[in-house]
Amino acid sequence: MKDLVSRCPIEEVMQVLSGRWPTLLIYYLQEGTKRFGELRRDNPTISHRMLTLELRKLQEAGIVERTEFEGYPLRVEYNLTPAGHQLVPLIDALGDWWETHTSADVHEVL
Amino acid sequence: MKDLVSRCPIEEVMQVLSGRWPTLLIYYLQEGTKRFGELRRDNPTISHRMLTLELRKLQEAGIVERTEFEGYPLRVEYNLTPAGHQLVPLIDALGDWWETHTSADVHEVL
DNA sequence: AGTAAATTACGCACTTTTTTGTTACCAGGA
DNA sequence: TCCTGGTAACAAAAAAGTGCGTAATTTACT
Repeated sequence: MKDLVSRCPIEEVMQVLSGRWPTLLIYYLQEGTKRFGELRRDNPTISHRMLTLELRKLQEAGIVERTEFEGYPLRVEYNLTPAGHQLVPLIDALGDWWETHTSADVHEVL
Repeated sequence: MKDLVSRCPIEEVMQVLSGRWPTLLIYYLQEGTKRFGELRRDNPTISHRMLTLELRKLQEAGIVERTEFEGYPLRVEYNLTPAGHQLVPLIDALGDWWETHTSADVHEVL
C-alpha cells in the first residue's frame, strides 16, 4: 500500500493500522511504558527492522511517543499518546464486533 | 500478512480489514447493492484480480454477500450482510478519530 | 590494572517472501 | 463480436527478514 487513492480519513487511518503489528503494539503499549527490547519480547516473531519501522509509523501518526534517554547502553521508552489511548476502545469495538458476529453466525466456513 | 500470531479477535478483524481496499469496498457497498463492474468503476485503480480477491475475502468474513443470477451476460450482485452494516459505524468512528486527532494537534509533521 | 565482551536500540545493504498487476482465456446469448 | 464476471499463469513490485556494524559504558576475566 504505497500511497492513498482518496483523501478519505478512513483510508488514512487504515494505512496506519493495517497489518499484523500496529494493533498488537498498541495493545501492549496500553499496558504502560515499554522499552524496545520489551516489545520484542512481547512479540517474539517481529523482526527488529519491522519493530522500528512500525514504531516510527505509529509515532508519526501521533499514536506513540518515543522518549530517548542519554547514557549507555542507549535507553528508549515508548508510550501511547493521549490520542493513542483514545484509539484503544475503537479497536476493541472492532474486536468485539468480530467475536459476536463470528460466534453465533450462519456463514461459517467449515 | 500470511497468518496470525495470536488468537486475538482484534488480530483477526485486522487481517480482514487491512489494506487499501476492504474499507473502501465496504464504503461503496454501504450505498446499496453493487455489481462487479460498478465497484470497478467506483474504484478505477483496483485491478479486477484484486477486486475479486478482496470481495472473496470479505465474503468469507461474512461482511459481504454475493448473489449470482442466471443468464448471459452473467450478472452478479454484491451487498453488505447485516454484520457488514453493523461494522460500518465502527469504521466511521476510526475515521472520525483520525480527523479530530490530526486536525487540532501538536505532532504535525511539517 | 588491563583487556575483552556484553549491553541497547537501532541503520544499512542484501535476500527472500508476499502481494499485486498483467495478460490471456472462458462461457453463451444479443 | 461484444458483453459480464470471473480464473489461471506469469511478471513486477513491495514488504519483510537477515546479518553486520556502531556507540560508550558497565561487567567479567586474568
